[in-house]
Amino acid sequence: MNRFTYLDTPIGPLLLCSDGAALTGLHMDSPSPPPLDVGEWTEDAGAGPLPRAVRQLREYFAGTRREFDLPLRLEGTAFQQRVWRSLREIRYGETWSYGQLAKRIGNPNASRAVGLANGRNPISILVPCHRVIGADGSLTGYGGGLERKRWLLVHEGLH
Amino acid sequence: MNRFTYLDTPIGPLLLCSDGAALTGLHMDSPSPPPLDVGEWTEDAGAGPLPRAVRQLREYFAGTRREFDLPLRLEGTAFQQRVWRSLREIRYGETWSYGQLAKRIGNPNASRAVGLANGRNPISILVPCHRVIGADGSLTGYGGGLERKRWLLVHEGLH
DNA sequence: AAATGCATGTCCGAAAACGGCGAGTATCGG
DNA sequence: CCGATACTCGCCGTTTTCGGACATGCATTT
Repeated sequence: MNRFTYLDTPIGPLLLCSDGAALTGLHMDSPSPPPLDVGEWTEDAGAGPLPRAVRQLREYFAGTRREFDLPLRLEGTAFQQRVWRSLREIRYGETWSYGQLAKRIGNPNASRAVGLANGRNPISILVPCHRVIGADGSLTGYGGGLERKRWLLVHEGLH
Repeated sequence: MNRFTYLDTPIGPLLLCSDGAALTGLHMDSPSPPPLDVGEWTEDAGAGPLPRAVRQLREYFAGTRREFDLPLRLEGTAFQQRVWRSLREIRYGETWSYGQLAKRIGNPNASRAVGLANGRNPISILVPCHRVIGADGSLTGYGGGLERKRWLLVHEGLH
């Protein structure tokens, strides 16, 4: 049922996970086999949405793609869902601050909680959590390391 | 998938629950529909192991059956599993003390914890938690009320 | 300019409370 | 002297509670 594959990119190998119908994860520094509960997962680059995802990601890193068109499945609390949905409204080359995002989802004071939800984003890049930075312009943090965050933003033409 | 039915007995109506293949619950004073998350449960006396369970329970209350032969599915912690498995070794008309049971499962001092696990037994009667009493012979406690515990033990020929 | 305090959602670890007990004393009547 | 009852204290797994830590930002204070 659950399939995964790897993809080499300028920011290192990416691990893509799928439940067969939709993408469920895109991780950077993950342990070799994705979820540690073996037996539930099989490596198979040709299964479900994976081939299309790989193609679109290659185009993104080649600089010929700015938007993704892929089925995603995001599991999380109601609050996290709202945050992640908002993230997908940030366009290529654009950045928001944590506070702006907080305001956008109706909890103006939850900027800090937004940061936390941001860090729990299970599908990096496709859900562009790297496009959220501090109100003063600092990068502040990134699950995959600030280096990668900087690389992605520069790649999208910033700074 | 999940089915349930009711059975009238001398100690009041019993609620039997099944996942389709095995019995998962036998409750006494439960809220009308078994699990409150509606939609997952359907009343159907003819489904899976329920008819056989009803027949065997009728025989038990009629006094013509002393052992059960039914598929059970018990969900709980490792400790609870051990306790419940041991419970099924207590024969009809026999009683153990909480301390004896604790010793039996290898935690001689866990008699009190045994009481707790005992109270969480999801399948009354079939997993005969009523056959465990205090070391001094007192009944001490029962989920369905001490009256029912006394009734069951007397029915099995004790005291 | 730098430091402080507050608001916010979620997870995690520690600590405490809570029982369907039992064994060992103390007390009190017969 | 013997037995029954009451009280205290240790034991143990599970649940609940609580306090902190965070990918922040804004208003106040020093």
